[in-house]
This record gives sequence, structure tokens and C-alpha cells, in this order.
Amino acid sequence: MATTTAAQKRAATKAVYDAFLAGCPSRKLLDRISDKWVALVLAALGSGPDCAGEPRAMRYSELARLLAGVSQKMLTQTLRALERDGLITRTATPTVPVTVTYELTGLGLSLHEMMRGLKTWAQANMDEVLTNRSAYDSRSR
Amino acid sequence: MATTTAAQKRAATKAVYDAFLAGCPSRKLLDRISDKWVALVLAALGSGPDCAGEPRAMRYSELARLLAGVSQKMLTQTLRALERDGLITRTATPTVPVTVTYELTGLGLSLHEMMRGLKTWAQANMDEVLTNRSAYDSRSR
DNA sequence: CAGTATCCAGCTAGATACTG
DNA sequence: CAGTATCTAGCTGGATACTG
Repeated sequence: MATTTAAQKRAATKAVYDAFLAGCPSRKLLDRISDKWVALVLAALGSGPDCAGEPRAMRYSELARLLAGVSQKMLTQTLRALERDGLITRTATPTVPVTVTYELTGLGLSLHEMMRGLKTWAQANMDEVLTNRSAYDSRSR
Repeated sequence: MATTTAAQKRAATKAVYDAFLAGCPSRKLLDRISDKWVALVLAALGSGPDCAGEPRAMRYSELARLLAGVSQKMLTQTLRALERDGLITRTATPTVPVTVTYELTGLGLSLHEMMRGLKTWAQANMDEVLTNRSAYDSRSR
């Protein structure tokens, strides 16, 4: 039926695109790293407090103190998610009271490196974006 | 007063960290690109429908058709945000009815290149993440 | 110390309807 | 064709309180 061809084409396109989205590794990656606290935990474990040091293990309370403003709920949730993905390891030492440390895995370290590339782009270009933004705003107002 | 020193220290740390967060270019970049439709529009304008072609201008309706599932509201909102940031240009041709095309700027193209690096990491490593994820789930259940 | 459990306010995405 | 306007349901994140 020639009259349904166009509609069929569009449906096919949508199906392909939906599948692309659902399976897209980039989308999954973005979903993970775009989380505010994920990025910060990664930065903390990967580069220390000032984002300029060495990767090192940190305790739960140390992270909580460093990421000022994070709620316990979000910190725990974030750490669990990263552990689940194999990006960090959780180590509990049965002292009294218990001591728990978190550390980047090789995979987590690799992700951290990738995010430094992102950081480089941001430092090089976000000023221009911000300039464009305020120029646009003053024009339309 | 020596008794307030610890509290003062923590308050100072928090203040520094809050300032770091507010001004951090990386944070602003993440806020922009983590948006689902931003990433998709960038990919569409930068690499064509199949993410493998050349950067080219596209019409509003063409984008709407390609990004199957996007609402008019979100598409318009996304395009406005990208235009505001100087990442794409909007060109309206006064035909009847009006024709509007969107195209990446140099800055937008540069961002698109950066995101291809992210895509590379995702394609190389997300499989491992997904494996870890299901292993973790089957362990704890 | 290192969490877990619960509740709720705020924002946002999407559906829907309308227009120059 | 390319939008704008409005409404609302659902999710997310934070505050709070409790615990092995």
C-alpha cells in the first residue's frame, strides 16, 4: 500500500532511534557521570581534596567532610552506585567502631582520567560560553 | 577561643568548597551536557542521524522527526539554551511558511568533538561496568 | 563511625491546546 | 512550519530521626 509508506518510514525511524537510545553506552555513561555527587566523589578519590593530588583511599567521614553539603543519604547512595559499577571498592575494617574506606579501582581511575579531559575543555571554553550567555540575555531584554 | 577552632575550620572548609562548586567550570559544563536532549541535538547536528556523517544544518521539523520522542517544549527549550550559549546558530528564512535551520558554531563543534572522546570511553568500558553491575546485583540478592 | 528509614517540598518533563 | 502557554504527575534530593 503506497499510502502507508511515509508513516511506516517514520515508525521505523523512531524504532531505530529508541533502540539506539536504550542501548547507547554514551547515554548510560552520561547518566552516571552527570550526577553531581558522582563527579565530586570521583574527583576526591582521584585527585584529593584540591583536585591536584594523587589518587588515594578515603574514609566515609572524610568524604562527608570534604564534600560539604552532601547529605548522608546522597553520599551513601552515590558510593553504593559506584561500588556496584566496579568503579570504587569498599573496605570495612572491623575495628571498634568500624572503619570503612573507599578507593578507585582501575576502571574508576580510567574514568577519572577521562573526566580530566572534560575538565580541560571546560576550563578552556566555558568562559566563552558564559560570555555568549550574558550577551544573549542583554540582547533579548 | 580554642574551643571554636574545630568548628571554624569546618565552616571554612565548607565555604571554600561551596565557592569551588559555584564557580567550577566543569560543573557548569556537566550541567549543560548531561541533559538528554542537549547531547542528542549535538550528536544530530554534529554527526548526522547515524552519528557517523558530517556536521550539517538541520531544520526544526527534521530534528523533531529524528529525535523521536522529544516533545516540542523540550526541543525548543534545548535549542534556545544551546543558542544562548553560542553553541548553535538559529537561522530563520522568511519563506511562507517560515523555514528555520540550526547549525553548530565553531564552539559547538569543539564541544561535539569533546563528546566523541566521552563516547570512545563509553564504548570501550561500559560493557565492563554493566558486567560489574549485574554481578553485584546477583551477589546481594 | 557508618550507615538505614521515612517523609515531603520543589522542580521538571511531558501532555495538551492554541497561534503568527 | 515552528513555535508558545498552561497544567500537572512523578521523581529526586534534602531534612530528620534512628541504629548495629
